[in-house]
Amino acid sequence: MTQYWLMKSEPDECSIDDLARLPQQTVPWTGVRNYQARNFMRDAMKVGDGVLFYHSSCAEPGIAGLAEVASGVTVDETQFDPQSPYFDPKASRDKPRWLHVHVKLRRKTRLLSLREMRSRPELASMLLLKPGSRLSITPVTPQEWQAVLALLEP
DNA sequence: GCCAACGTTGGC
DNA sequence: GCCAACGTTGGC
Repeated sequence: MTQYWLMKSEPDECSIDDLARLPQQTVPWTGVRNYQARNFMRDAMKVGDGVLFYHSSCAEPGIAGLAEVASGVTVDETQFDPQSPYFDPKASRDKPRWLHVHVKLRRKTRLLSLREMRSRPELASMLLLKPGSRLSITPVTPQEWQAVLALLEP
C-alpha cells in the first residue's frame, strides 16, 4: 500500500529546481542525522511512496513540489567523509549509522506556503504543523495528501 | 540573530 | 537509567 511522506530540504542545498535539473530528476537524500527520520526511511518507506517536497530554513518555507521514493535505503557515504558537514566520527564502515533513500521529482507545484498550510483546517493534523515539530521526515496520511493535492490544483 | 523545543551526550 | 548540559532545528 502506498504511503505518503513530507521531506524537508533546504533550498540552499537542494531546491525543487535543483532537483529538476539533476540526472533522472533524482537526488540521494543524504544527511539525515536523526534516528526517527532514519527509521522511517529504513522501516516504513517503500519505492513509489508519495513525497511532499518541502522547502525549509528559507524566506518562504512551504511545499514546493511532489516527488516519490525512488529507491530503498543505502548507506549514506557522507558519514565517513571528514570533509562533509554530515561527517559522523562515531560511524564506522563496519557499523554504518546513517542511511538514505533516493527521491525522484514528480512535478514542481506552486508554493503552498507554511503560512497557508497553517490557515487550512484540513491540514491541521499534519505533524509538520505541530508545535515544536522539527523532524525532517514525517508521515502524511492519505487524507492529508489528498487535501494538499486539492490545494495545489490550478 | 533570537530563542523555544527537542534530541543527544555523558557523568554518575 | 537518570538528568543536566549542550547542540541543533527552523520559523520568525
